[in-house]
Amino acid sequence: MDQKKYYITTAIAYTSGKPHIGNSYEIVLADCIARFKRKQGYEVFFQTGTDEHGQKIELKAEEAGVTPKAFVDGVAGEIKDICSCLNISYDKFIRTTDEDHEKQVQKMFKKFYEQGDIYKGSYEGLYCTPCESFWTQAQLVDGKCPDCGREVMPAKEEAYFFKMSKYADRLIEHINTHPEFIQPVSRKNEMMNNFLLPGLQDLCVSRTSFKWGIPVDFDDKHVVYVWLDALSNYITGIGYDVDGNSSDLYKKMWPADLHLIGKDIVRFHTIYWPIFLMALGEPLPKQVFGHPWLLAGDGKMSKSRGNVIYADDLAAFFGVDAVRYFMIHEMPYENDGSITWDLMTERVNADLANILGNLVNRTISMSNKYFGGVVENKNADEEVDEDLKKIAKETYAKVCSKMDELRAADSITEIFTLFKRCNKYIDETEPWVLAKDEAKKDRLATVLYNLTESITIGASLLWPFLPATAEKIVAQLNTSLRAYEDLDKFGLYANGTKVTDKPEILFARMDINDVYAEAERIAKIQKAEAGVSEESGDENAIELKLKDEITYDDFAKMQFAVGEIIKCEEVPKSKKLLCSQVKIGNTTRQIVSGIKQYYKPEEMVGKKVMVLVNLKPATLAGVVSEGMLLCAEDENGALALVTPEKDMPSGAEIC
RNA sequence: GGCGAGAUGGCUCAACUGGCUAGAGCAUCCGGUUCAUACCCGGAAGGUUGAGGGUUCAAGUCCCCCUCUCGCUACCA
Repeated sequence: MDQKKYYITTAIAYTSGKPHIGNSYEIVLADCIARFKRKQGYEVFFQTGTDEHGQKIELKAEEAGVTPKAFVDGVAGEIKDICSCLNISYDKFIRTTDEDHEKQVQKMFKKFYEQGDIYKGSYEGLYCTPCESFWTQAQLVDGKCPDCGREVMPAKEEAYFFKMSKYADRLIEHINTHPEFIQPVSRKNEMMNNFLLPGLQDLCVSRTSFKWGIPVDFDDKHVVYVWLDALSNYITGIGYDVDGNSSDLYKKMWPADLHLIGKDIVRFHTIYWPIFLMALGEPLPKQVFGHPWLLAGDGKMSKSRGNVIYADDLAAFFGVDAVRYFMIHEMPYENDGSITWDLMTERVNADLANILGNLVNRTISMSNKYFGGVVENKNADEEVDEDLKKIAKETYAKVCSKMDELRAADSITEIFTLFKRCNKYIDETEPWVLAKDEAKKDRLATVLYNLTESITIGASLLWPFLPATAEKIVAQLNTSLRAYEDLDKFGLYANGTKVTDKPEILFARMDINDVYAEAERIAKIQKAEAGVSEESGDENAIELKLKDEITYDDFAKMQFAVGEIIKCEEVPKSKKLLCSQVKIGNTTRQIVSGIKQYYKPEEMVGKKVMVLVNLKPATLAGVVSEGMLLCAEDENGALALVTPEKDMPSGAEIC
């Protein structure tokens, strides 16, 4: 009988920079699934890789002063390092700069063109040369560029388009008849409501504005749109050939069983990718899962804030399996998860050190203490054993059902339920009491056997998630990981086995102060790096203290306009204030400003300034002020009025 | 603006098609225990389930409305 196959992919990582922990999460989840499926007896193919083309990379390389290829070689190397650091068991690491990939993408593009799915057209619109942007009639403001207000000209840029609409109905039909295709389902609704049902636009699938991409071989002004390039990796990586000479691997593995991707790119994977496949005449992947994000606790990560968390930094400090555990455990199914140094520490201490590590340690210690390390079932059973055995035997089925739904966090929780049950069992049986009574020696041996067996089962289940830890546990118990088809059996641990006499600590408890010190250390390094690249040599650079983030609505409450100062005088009895009459369109306002030290009244007259016009009027030194003149202020308090860069009429709104 | 999701004890979340005193983990407090990594086990406290109205024998769960948060999208800074 043919072995069941399972083809799983992650999104390929964009090589514009080293991925932070939020980007690394996906591959750990994929790795757990892949390992679990292998244990279940599937022939698994697990592919990941890097997406290496595009304008952004071209620019980054230019900044770095290297060729795009050299640049992506560097980042791809970093990504591979992170994979090996995290113990990722991928079968193939594809790069979109691989020669065979590029060749197939070119062939696909040509095939699409020849069969009429791609046509040559043009971006047509109104072009603003200084802004390098196309606008539609509706976007124009007073017939001019909405960005700069200058004249726009009708213009055309040649491009290739893919006829999405041709396949839209088939795709809608597929999605409706395959409810499992897009997961979680909330994503399915978004795709249907926003794109498919309103009618799919044709997709522009070539670019002429940059060079770092796969050239269209029959029209080398163009490079292939990065998404068509990137998505194809799922088939080119396993040997797809447009001309029908696909590899055996491809024939066996395609369609993919699961594309694991971030929720931000669901659209590309559930609309464009299936349509490309339809155009190729290939079957669609069985499932696309758009997972949520793992975010740094309080918001965005940035190097200048020193709060970027990288998987390899964490692994170096907490250990690889602790990081894997955290990522899997903390990752919810539909909502974003968060990671902080505190949460990480809590998980390591509470779950890994206390519940699991301590359990293994105390069990082995007792075997050594009471029986010289020899574990033997004397069959002195008691009723209290039944519940432990029942849970040990049932856990596999529970984990399977959670994993079938891709609920890795729940799976790992089920495994820990077994470990917790073991701890309770120790309390119920009180081995240290049994040890005092020679007549209860057999019972004591049986209790320790039951514990050792349960831990072996638990460790075997844990392997896909924490492979190194699972292997350490069974090594200490001097046994091997259990085959998954035997996980519903209890009592396979070989009688008379001698466990290690020196149990190694699996996870050391972390001191929160040490953790903070490490976080501080990393933050310093990051800030230094960010500082060097942005403000090299400028020690006097002002450090901008960021206020709380506001929404656009907050901003929109403020109204600014250009005002012309038509009259200005000193405010009597004040040291700092000038009182200006400011013409704003067809009105004139009186505005008091604390700028006397920097501007003379006569200098002020005639200036066009930026005014906050809807500020609540206030009385300063007995004079009413109906707005605020905006100024830049340096660290010494020196002020400079903000004026429009070009001459603008008074009353022009600033937005 | 359009579509959608959500608001549950200090924190993170659960509760299938409405049905028994709204559950679990972490944190807190109390008790037990000592084999073990000051660990483990047990117990307690803590929620008028965002506000208001309605349907029902019965509503966290359904309907209406309000407030707020989030996602996708459009548009705009």
